[in-house]
Amino acid sequence: MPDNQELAPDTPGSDRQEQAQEKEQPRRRQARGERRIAQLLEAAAHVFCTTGYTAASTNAIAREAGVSPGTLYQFFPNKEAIAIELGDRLMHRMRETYGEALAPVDPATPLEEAVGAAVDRFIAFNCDHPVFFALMHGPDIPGRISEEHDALHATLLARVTDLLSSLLPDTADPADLARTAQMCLGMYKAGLELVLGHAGAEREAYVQELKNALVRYLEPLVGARLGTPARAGA
Amino acid sequence: MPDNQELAPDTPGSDRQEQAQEKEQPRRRQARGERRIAQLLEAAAHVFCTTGYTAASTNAIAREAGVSPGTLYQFFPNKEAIAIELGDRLMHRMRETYGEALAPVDPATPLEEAVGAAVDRFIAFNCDHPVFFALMHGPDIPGRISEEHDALHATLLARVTDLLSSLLPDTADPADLARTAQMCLGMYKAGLELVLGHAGAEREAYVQELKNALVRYLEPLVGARLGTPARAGA
DNA sequence: GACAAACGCGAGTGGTCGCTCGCATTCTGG
DNA sequence: CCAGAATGCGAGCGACCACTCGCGTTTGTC
Repeated sequence: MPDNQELAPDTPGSDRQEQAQEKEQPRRRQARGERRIAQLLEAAAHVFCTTGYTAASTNAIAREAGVSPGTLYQFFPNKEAIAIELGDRLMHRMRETYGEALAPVDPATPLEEAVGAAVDRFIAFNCDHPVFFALMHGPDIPGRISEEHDALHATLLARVTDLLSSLLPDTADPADLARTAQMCLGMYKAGLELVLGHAGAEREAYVQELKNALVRYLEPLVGARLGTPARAGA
Repeated sequence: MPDNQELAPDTPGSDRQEQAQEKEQPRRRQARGERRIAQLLEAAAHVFCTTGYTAASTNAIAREAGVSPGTLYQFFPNKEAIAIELGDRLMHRMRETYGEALAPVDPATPLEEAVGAAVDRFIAFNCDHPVFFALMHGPDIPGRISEEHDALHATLLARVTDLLSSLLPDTADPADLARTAQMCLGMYKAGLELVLGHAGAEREAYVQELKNALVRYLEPLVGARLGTPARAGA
């Protein structure tokens, strides 16, 4: 509920001019400007969270940040760019913090442990940054962000697929594996929505329920492997 | 205006319940008007499906229906009313067609059969009426429709809960049961999204995958009961 | 056929929103 | 210290949208 996401300005003291793909010059920023940008992004996160992307007005974001509309457009070319930048920073933060959450593919890890760790990490991230969920689930979001969403989805899908193929190395059909990965992601999404919709002990219970669902779904697929006899109760 | 006179135009082929729920006078409609309403709702369904509710403009709906904006407002007081009426008709249709999909609670039914039947029926409905999904999942939808969404969700939740409690009659905690029902609905929603996103054989495969996930999730909970040994392969 | 009401139209209205522009203020390099 | 850039402001512009209004057309009823 509390969006306590302070967004660090990326690597202060280093300017990047190698953006040759954009014909725009890398606009010199003062420390004040970087602060304003962070302030605006925080405000945008709050507004996006409460009203969604399309319903959020740039004036509202500026008001929330305590600046004028003109100031907002000093730092962002348009409304979409705000969401893009916000999404980029969140993605970057996620990668650097929980990037390897899905990576460990030690085949000796019991299923419950692997699933539990991955779920815990991602749930934690989404609880800390509720905007992420809002940005990635809005069906009203225009082109560019949608691309990012697709990219993220593809990335996660690949990770899950890798993790799954390491857990069940002798699976027959890669198409089946792809569907299983899709289903896992979908189940995670559904569970995340339930988790975010509750708090305290109830939230914990839903986290456990999500883990149960995933483990039970995957359990029969790892039947070839030995071990993993435990079954978590609620 | 004069008070309501005899309000029984023939209205061929359809009952009228709208005069009872509207406290306003029930605007006498001609057959032409009813046709226009159906036409407009069909157009609205198409536009809502492709662009979402908020992004859909009433002018676009009118254009899609081949009428003028003024004509649209001859039959609907505002944009929201269009979605409301559309939602009402869909809900009514769903109830009368698949209302008992979740109802049968014969404890002798094997789990796979119960889950499979329920999933098949609801998947079929959602495939026939994609607007339903669009209307019920838009986070951008204003108050009234959101209430309907909540009502539907609560109804489905109650049905699922009933069905579950009939399948596992000796479950300990009703809170656990509620969470399980929520999780089932969430899994169904996630699976539905995957199903709608594919076609042909791939769609069928996802339907099967959804059934597998639900069955495996619920299987350990019905362990007290005997039978249900089969396991469907993909 | 006459009358009223339902239907149909499409330019127009008020309001919101994304975004701009001119100008004032603060910072920074030389 | 001073030119020039970065920052900051907020009224306002154009576009779009939900919705209206006046008027002409069709339909049901007597």
